[in-house]
Amino acid sequence: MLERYNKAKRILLEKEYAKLNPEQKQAVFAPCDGTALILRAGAGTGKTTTVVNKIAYLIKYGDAYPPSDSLPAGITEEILKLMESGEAKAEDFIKYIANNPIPPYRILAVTFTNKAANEMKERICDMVGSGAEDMWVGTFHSVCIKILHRYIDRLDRFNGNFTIYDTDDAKSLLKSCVKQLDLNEKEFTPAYLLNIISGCKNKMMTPEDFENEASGNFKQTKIAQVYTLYQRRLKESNALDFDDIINHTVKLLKDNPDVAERLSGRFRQVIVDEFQDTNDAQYEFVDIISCGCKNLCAVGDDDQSIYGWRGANIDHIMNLGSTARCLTINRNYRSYDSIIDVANSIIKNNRYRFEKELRANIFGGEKVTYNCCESDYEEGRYVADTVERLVREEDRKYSDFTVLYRTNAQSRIFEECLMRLGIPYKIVGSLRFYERQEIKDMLAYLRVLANPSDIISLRRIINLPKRGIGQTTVDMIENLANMTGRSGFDIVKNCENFESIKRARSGLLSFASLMNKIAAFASENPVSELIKYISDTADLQSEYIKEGEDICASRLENIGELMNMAAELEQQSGDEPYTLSDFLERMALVSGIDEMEDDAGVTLMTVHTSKGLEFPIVFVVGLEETLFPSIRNFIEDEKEIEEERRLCYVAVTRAKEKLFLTCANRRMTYGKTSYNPVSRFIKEVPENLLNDISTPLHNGFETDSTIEHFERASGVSFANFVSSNYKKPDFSKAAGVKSFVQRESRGNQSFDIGDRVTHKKFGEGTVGNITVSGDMTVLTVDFDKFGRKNIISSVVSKL
DNA sequence: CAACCTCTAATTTTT
DNA sequence: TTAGAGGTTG
Repeated sequence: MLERYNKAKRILLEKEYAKLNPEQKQAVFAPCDGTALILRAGAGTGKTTTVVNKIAYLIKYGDAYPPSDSLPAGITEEILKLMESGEAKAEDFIKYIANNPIPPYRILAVTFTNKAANEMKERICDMVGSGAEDMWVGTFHSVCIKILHRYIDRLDRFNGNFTIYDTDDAKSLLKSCVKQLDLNEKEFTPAYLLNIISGCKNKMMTPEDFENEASGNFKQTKIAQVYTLYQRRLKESNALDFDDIINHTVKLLKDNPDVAERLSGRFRQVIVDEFQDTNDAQYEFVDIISCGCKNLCAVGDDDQSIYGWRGANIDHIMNLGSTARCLTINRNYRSYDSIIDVANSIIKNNRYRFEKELRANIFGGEKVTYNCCESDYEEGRYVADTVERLVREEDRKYSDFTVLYRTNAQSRIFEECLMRLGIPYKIVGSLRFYERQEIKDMLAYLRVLANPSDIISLRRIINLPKRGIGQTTVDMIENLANMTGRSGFDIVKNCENFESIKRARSGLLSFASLMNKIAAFASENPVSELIKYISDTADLQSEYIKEGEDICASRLENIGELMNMAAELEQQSGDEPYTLSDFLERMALVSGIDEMEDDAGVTLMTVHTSKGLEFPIVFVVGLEETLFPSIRNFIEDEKEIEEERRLCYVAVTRAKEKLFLTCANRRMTYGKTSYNPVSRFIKEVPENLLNDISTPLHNGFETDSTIEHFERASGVSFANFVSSNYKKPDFSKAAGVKSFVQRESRGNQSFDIGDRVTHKKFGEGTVGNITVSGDMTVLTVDFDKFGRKNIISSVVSKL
C-alpha cells in the first residue's frame, strides 16, 4: 500500500508540473534536507519559471516528492484508488501529499532588481493565490532596509528616518570630505574615491582595515582618512549609501546574534536569484540568513556574470558547487539553433567556468550574419538599412529590433542613421527618472523634512530657488553642524546664535520659515499633496523658467509625474498609512519608471542593460578589439577578458530569431581615427556558422595584416589613438608601454622577458611582462624614449 | 550670478 | 569629439 501511495503521489505531482522539462522538474522537486541547492540556469532556459514553480511547490507541498516511509494519517483504500485513478489533481489530495509545507512568510526570495522581484512575486501569487503576499520577496537592498528598520534600535546613532544616499549624493559628500581634509581635489576625485570605498565595502573592509593595509603608504593613508571621515559624516547625516545598506545589515546581524538567530530561524528557504552577481557582503548576508547556506537555493549562471567590476564575485557560484546539490538546466527555449551555436562557440573559450553547453530547442533559423564595415558610419547605415529592409520585406515591426553596444558613446551614430531614415527608436537606460535634476530637487526638500540631518540634501535646496545664501555660508553651516552635533537644519533655524553665518540671516530665516510651513502642511496631508504644495510654495518654477519655457514645462511635468507616483502608491497601500519615509525609501531603491515604455521603435542599449531581456532581432555592434573587448579590461589580466567574453555571450543570447554581428574597420574615437582589429570573439566563431557579408577587402579574419594594411594605406599608426594619453590612476605596475601582438598570424615570433624589441613608431624597448590570452600575446614593453606610462596596441618585432 | 573660456578626461551601472 | 567642471570676468 505504501508503495502504491508513493507511486500515485509521484504521478500526481509530475502531472501538476507537466509543463516543465525533466531538468526543471528535478529542480522543483529537489529535497529540502539542509543541503544547499545550486541551480545553474543558462540563458533563455526558463529560469524564472522554474524558480516560481519551485516556490509554489514548496508552499503547497513542502518536501513532498521524496518517497514517504509511512502512510499519512487518514488515508484509505478508497482515497488511494482515487489518487491512482489519474483523473484528479494533486491539489485535491493536498493534505495527504504535502509534507511539511512551508508557509509563505517563512520564504525569502532575493533578487537584484525591482523588476525581477515584482515579476517573481506576481507569478507566485498567480500560482498559489492568497497567502503568498506574506513572502519576503525583494532586492538585497529592500530586504536589508526592512531588517534595518525593524531593528533600528540596535544601530548605533542611526534613527528610522535615515536617508539613502545614491551615487551622486555619495560623491557630493566625498567631495566635501576631501575639502575638509584639505587634499588635492584633482588627485582625489569623488568618483575615484567612491570606487575604492565601494570596493572596500563590498569586501567588508572597514576604514580601520584599510588603514592597516595602507601601512604608511602616503596615498593609501590619505584614502583611509577620507573613508573614515566619509563614514563619520554619513552617520552624522543619518544617512546610508547603497553599500552601507548591505554592510550595516551584516554588521547588525553579526553584532546581535539574537537577531541573526531569529531571522535565520524564521526562514526555512532562502532563494537567491542571479547568484553569480553577489558580492562578498551580499554573500555573507545570505550565509547568515540561510543558516550557513543550509536553507539556500542559489540560482544563477556563471557564464552571465558581468558585474565583476562592481564587486560581484563569481567565485561564490563556483565554490558553492562543491558542497551543494548542483542542477543544471540547459535547454534553451528562446533562440534558434544557429544563434545558440554561435553563443556556445564563444563562451567555451573561457577557462574559469562550469563546462556546459546550451542546447537548442528551436531549429531552422537562418545563419547569423557578420558584417565588417568600412567605418563606424557604414556600420550605422548598415543597421538602419537592414531595419528598413526587414520592415519592408518581412513585415517586421520596428520594436522587433534592438541594437546592443558596449559603450553608451556608440549610440550616437545609430541614432543619427536611424533618424535619417525616419525610423523611430528609443534609448534605454540613459537618463533615469530619479536622476533628473528636478526630481532630485523635490526629493531633497522631502528628505530634509524627514531627516533634518541630511546635509547633502540641505545643501541642494538651501539656495534653491535663490535666497542669497552663498557657498561660504553653506560650508559654515556644515562645519557648525559637525562641531555641535546638531542637525544642519537646526543650525539654520538658529542662525542668529552663530556669528559666522549671521550675515546671511535673512535668507536663512526665510528658508527656515518656508520649511516650517511645509512641515506643518506635511503633518496634515498625504505625500502627493505635499509635493504639489512644495512645488508651489517654494516656487521652484522661478528657478526652472530661467532655462527656458520648454525645459521648465518638462521639469514641472516630471514633478507632476512624481506626484502621480505618490498618489498611486498611497492608493495601493489602502488603509495602511503611507508615510513620507515609505515614499522616500521607495524612491531611493526604485530606479523610477521600471517598465520600458512600449512605444514602437528600435531599442538601443548597452549590453549590460540587456541582461535578462530578449528580442526578436538583435544587432551586436562594434565587435572590435579595444572596444569589445574593451581595451581597459584585457590589459590587466585574463580574468577580465573572460568577463568581456561573458558579456559578448550575454549579448548574443538576447536574440530570438535573427542575429547580426558587426564591426568597423575605421572608427572615430576621442576625435581621432582609429583602426581596430576585428574582435577575437568573432574569430572564435567557426566561419561556417557565419554568413560573412563584409566587403571582400576587410573580411577581417587576418587581424594583424589588417593593422598593417591600414597603417600602410592610411599613413596613420594604429597605435596612434590608443597611445594618445591613456593614464590609469594608480597604475603602479611596471612602468612602460604596453603592446599586444597577434601571435598566431605572426607565427614565427615568441618573446621572453628582457627581449629587446623594436616598433615602427616608438623605436626600441625592452619586454617587461608577457601575458598570453587566447592566441593574443600582450607584451608590456619599456620603450626607451617614453618616460610616461602609455598603452598602445600595435606590432613590435624582435631585434 | 550669469556668461564665457579653458582644461581635462573619456567603460559597463541591478541598488 | 564632446561633455562637464572649474575659473574668470562683466
